[in-house]
Amino acid sequence: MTIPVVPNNAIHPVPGPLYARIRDELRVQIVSGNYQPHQKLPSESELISRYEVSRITVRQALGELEKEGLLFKVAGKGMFVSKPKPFQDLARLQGFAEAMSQHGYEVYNRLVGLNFLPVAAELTQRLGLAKGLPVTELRRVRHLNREPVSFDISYLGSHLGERLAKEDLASRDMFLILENQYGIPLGFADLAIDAVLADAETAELLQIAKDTPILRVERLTHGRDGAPLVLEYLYCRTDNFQFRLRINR
Amino acid sequence: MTIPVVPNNAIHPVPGPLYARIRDELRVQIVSGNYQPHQKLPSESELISRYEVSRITVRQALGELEKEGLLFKVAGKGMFVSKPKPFQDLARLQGFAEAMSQHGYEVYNRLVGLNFLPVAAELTQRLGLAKGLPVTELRRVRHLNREPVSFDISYLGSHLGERLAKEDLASRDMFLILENQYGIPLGFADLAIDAVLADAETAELLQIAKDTPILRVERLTHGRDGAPLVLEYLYCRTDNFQFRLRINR
DNA sequence: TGATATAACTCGTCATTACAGGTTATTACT
DNA sequence: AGTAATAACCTGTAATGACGAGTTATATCA
Repeated sequence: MTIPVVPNNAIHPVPGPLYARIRDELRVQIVSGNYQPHQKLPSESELISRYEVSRITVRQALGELEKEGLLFKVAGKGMFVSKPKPFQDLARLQGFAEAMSQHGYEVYNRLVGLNFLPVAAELTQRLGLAKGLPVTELRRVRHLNREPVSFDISYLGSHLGERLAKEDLASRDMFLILENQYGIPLGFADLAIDAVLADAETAELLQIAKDTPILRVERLTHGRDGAPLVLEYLYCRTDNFQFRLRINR
Repeated sequence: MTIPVVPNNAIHPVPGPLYARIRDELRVQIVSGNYQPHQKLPSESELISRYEVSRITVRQALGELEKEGLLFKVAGKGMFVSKPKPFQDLARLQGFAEAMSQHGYEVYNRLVGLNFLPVAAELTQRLGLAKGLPVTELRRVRHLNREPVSFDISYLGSHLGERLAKEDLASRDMFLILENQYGIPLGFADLAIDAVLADAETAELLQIAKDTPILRVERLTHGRDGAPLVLEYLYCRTDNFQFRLRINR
């Protein structure tokens, strides 16, 4: 365009750049299942005429979706939905909701249990609490695109647990609440990972068969001062979800 | 270029696309420390005249380096070398033997298979090899204190595989051989973790019951230049071995 | 009908041009 | 000298045009 003063989308006051709008619209179509895995996506030229933009613009949108892992291209054939397992980067200390919503997935958590344990010797010790202090137990089932992916049991000192119990844990990330709302900076987490069979309760919550192999992650998250904050056991399906991490030498 | 028949690099018969050459040259400069962290990199226009290419080409090279995390850009200011890794922590990239012998455990590996695969389309692609190049498959059972803990299937380009096949893999760590003997510095590894049931073969090798839940770790190890070196699938017992790591915010 | 050549598509790569918006150094004015 | 305008950078976004190589459907010929 040499004298385009008014872009095509002038009528719709779209906030960001064009390629971002195309990227976001396509991502919604993909993660919502509007395009099925391995289904062929509209070709570049079709998107060009559909959105009335240049090829460079659709390619930028497509490129970002490709590096997000939502689609793959085959030269000469076309582009296809790659429904790779959604994954969480274990090397980043971030909560599930925080990680997934960055990738445009729909996340919600169902609270299936909330208990105050007056006496829990081993837990108080691991959480670095004075002996005899109460511990709060949080049981949540986490959903991605309406499918359950993990059953999390979290333990924290009741001074935090009672406050958290009042929060909207269904859609908000616990770590973000701790950090931004309560002003507790996070430091590091120690993880231990193994594989177990789903027991009857877990299997039902995750909607899988009993004795399906699942990941068990023990995660002890510490504040920046090094004090333990939350001890969690995450029981994760591995058919629709993956943990990934990158480590450096 | 309207009538460019002969591209600028006609004298040097560079194999791949222009942007790949620029990307690779810049990456070497960065990882070799030629540019220090937070140091300003040459601007786009400078790279344009240095390599005599168009802006779109240098931006493609730069974009890939940015998504690799080697540099970051600031609109209006320039590009800078990023300080390496938010995940420099206890999760180090080390081989099994290297890690365990540091802790005083007795380690040995049993080679249970060694195959040269002339055709393995997906593997060559993941390993970044030219199509049609052969791949070596290494199957080992790793023991800790005379007990099997993991069954590892490793794939590497046969240029490395044929050399390694002659080495003493029973007691020496593969990554140490690569690094110290072959002079191939290691960079990082990408891991993906899930849980599966032991099949008959794996169960026998690991001396566990069939259908015991085990960890499956996919590990793609890269050299310091970012090129993939080894793709491995580690099937780990979780009753006598645990995957532990510490991550920082 | 069957094999083959061609046309029509696909994505990959690259050059050129243009403008917007941020940052910084220079210049000019008070 | 101090401040404000400006010029000279920087990256971000976008349009247009071109050619290549791979794939697929079509049309043509034997």
